[in-house]
Amino acid sequence: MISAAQKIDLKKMRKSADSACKLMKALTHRDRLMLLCEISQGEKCVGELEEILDLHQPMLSQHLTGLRTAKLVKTRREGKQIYYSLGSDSAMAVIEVLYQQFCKK
Amino acid sequence: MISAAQKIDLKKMRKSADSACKLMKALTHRDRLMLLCEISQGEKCVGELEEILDLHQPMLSQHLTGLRTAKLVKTRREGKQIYYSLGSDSAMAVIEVLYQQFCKK
DNA sequence: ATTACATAATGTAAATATACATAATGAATA
DNA sequence: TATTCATTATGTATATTTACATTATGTAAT
Repeated sequence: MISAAQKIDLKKMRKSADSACKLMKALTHRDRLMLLCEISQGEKCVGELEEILDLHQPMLSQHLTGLRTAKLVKTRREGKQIYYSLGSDSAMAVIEVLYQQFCKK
Repeated sequence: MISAAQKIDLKKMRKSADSACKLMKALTHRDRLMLLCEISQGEKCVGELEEILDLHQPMLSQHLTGLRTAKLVKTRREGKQIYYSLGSDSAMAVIEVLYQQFCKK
């Protein structure tokens, strides 16, 4: 059964639809989604992410660049490493819903 | 400030990541997102959606086919019209979060 | 036959994934 | 300062996928 829909102001939604779609787009790739999940649990440097996600560095870097551009992640340099952490409440909120919907049923 | 992350079981997330990505993908298009928002407020037939969203019929039909395949919408025929309504709790949950995040700040 | 909707076929443009090479930055040391 | 190494970023090329428009055909209901 489908849950009762909340009242949505469609005019407002039309204005925000493009922004919302951009966030959705950032999450359409398995690796990016997992990347955000990983750093939602604590900041990690590129090398760690490379290992955890089993990605080649250029591919990972490209995903990270996309996430930086979309302002979904924050970075902090510490010596040689650059540490990534979550930089967006919206992204966190969506991830939590996905977790709720897909992992707790 | 980023909200405190809930504890996410990354193993579970890895298993569900592809399903979650599919849902994200369905929402990456402005027209599809708005389409789901529209019918979340009550079922509508194709003609109504065509007018509301200002889409050519084949394009709209293509989007609807995608949403049907992804089981995000339900259909009901009444005479000549086919009425669409929301068919997925997960989609509704994500839309509500997007509304919360992008329209209520 | 007409209306409402779906499906199929075709072409084009844009986005994405992937692999690979090269460049830039920072840290440590001489 | 200059050198060297590790880390990260950028650029190029290609294959694949995706989006979209257009036109045509199919189907179900009236």
